Amino acid sequence: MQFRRRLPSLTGLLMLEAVLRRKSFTAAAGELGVTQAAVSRQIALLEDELGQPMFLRKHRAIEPTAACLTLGSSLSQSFANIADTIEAIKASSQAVVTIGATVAFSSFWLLPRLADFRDRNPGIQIRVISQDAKIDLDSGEVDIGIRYGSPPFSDGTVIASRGDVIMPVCSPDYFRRREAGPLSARDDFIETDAVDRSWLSWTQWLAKSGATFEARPSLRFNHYTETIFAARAGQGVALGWKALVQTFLDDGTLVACDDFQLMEEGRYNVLLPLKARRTMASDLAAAWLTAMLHG
Amino acid sequence: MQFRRRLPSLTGLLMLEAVLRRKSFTAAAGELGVTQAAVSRQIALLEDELGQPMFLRKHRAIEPTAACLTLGSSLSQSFANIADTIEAIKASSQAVVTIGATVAFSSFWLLPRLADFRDRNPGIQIRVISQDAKIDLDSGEVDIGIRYGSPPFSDGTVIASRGDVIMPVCSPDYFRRREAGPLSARDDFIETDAVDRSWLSWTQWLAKSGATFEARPSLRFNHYTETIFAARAGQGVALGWKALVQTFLDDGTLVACDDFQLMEEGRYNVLLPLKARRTMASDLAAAWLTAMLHG
DNA sequence: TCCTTCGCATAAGTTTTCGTTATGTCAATT
DNA sequence: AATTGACATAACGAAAACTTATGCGAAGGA
Repeated sequence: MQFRRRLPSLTGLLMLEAVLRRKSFTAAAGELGVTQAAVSRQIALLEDELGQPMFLRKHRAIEPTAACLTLGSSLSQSFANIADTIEAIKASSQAVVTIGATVAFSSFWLLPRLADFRDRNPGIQIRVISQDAKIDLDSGEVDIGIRYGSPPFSDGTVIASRGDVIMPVCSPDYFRRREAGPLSARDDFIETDAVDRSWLSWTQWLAKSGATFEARPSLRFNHYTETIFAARAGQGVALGWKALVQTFLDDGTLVACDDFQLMEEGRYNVLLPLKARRTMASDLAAAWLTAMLHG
Repeated sequence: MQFRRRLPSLTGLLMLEAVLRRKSFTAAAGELGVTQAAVSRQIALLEDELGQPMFLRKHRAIEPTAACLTLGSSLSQSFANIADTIEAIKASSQAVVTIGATVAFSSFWLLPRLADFRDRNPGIQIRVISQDAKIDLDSGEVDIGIRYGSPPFSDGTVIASRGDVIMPVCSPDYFRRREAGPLSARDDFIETDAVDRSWLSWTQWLAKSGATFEARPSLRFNHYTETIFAARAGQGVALGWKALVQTFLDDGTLVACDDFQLMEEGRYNVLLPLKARRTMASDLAAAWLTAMLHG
């Protein structure tokens, strides 16, 4: 490393590359928008630093030495590499990446983490499409989709995926009020009835957990977000999907009120549309989602 | 291409790379041998050009954005690539490459072409070891060997190879003096008697060419070089190995005095010792030899 | 709480690098 | 012999880079 010590004037190298390409100091000067004298001087300086000529001066022409040709190919490769990256970054500075996810996932997982993404990726705008109906990846409307289910999917490539577990949650307040011990018929159950996704029902949960009583949900909501808000407000026990309620467990507005955790077979999947146009912005967003989901 | 338009300040990029590596403006400044203010300024300028911050300013620390990390990896790769090439070139500027070849090949083929190599590769010194005894590639004394024979060889890798043809040659002066038509017993034959290599004898040649007379060489030499000098001096007809006498055919000091050309099965081979240490200088020399031999 | 310290930011001024203008050289061409 | 085209060189001027000096804000210690 320590490139400054190991590298001669980068301006000189830039000029050498142009000279090599145009096979003439004068032509290169034109391309670079400087005078022929400037090029001549930079090349001379470079030859000085390298301890050997880079071009043989023929009559009205120059001929690059073999070492110069080697250097030239290294330079054009490297500069092209850098220039491409720079361009991608510049483009990303006004890029918008659209992510599609369900309302619950957006609200409970994605949006709370977006601040982190914006910090790490200033310049990239994120647009979130939250809808519970299955997102159409083929329409080109979203760059990245997040879908709950079991991969694979026919309309996109899964680039990241994680499973989830379900556990009963309630507010700390409610937890103190209820009688200690396992769930019982005396608890207030909050149920989610949604058409779009198989949110586990309390009946299913209790059966799998080996409970012997029947649940009589006292509150029912069409949307999982409302279920969770009700639980946080101390209105009873809800089925908490761990990935979704983790932020509330962390900040203490929800607590687990039973030790049993049921593993669900579905997974949260990050999907790229099959014919997605890849940009640096979408790559960065996809990489970030992957890291966050796995982390 | 047109890199100047596509690239921001290269100094800035160089600094960004150092900052990423040292994770601090101050540390990078130290490494670069400039003040912290200089680094701060260059990074700010760069962020301006790119239209987005590259680092988040945390308390007593900085955090690179995702785009910055991408750029950084591109930069360190590219700069390392360039720096390596530069170093190789600097090293080659006082490099000596030793080429081993027979006396005849050195004298008639290699040395006349060396000027071209030196033109194209100023800074690289060529040392030629001319000896008719088989050159020992294992000793490490030569970097590149040129050997006549049929590949493969056990002590080196053949990187280039060409066959040769044999034809009778004489000076233009002698050609005018002799009677026109095919070779005859009246011609003065110049013969090479060497222990080291099977230079074709006139007897063999005449047999293969279908001649009905016997050759009585009037001059005999131990070295092919002398044979050719004698022929150029008009002292008779010699067997010309085309690759070796080509320069004399070109400059007119020798002419073919028979249409028949005999293809020999041996070849001139450019050999790299099996355990050669490769340097840019030896690579360039090998590439040049290959090109010259094939061209 | 207040002070110190550590890193980065900013402004003004200086140095270095880069580039320009003007002119020169050289050899092929006319 | 004069012209032309391509690179070289020198002196000067402009732009970029760097320095010095100072500011700012937050963490950590007295």
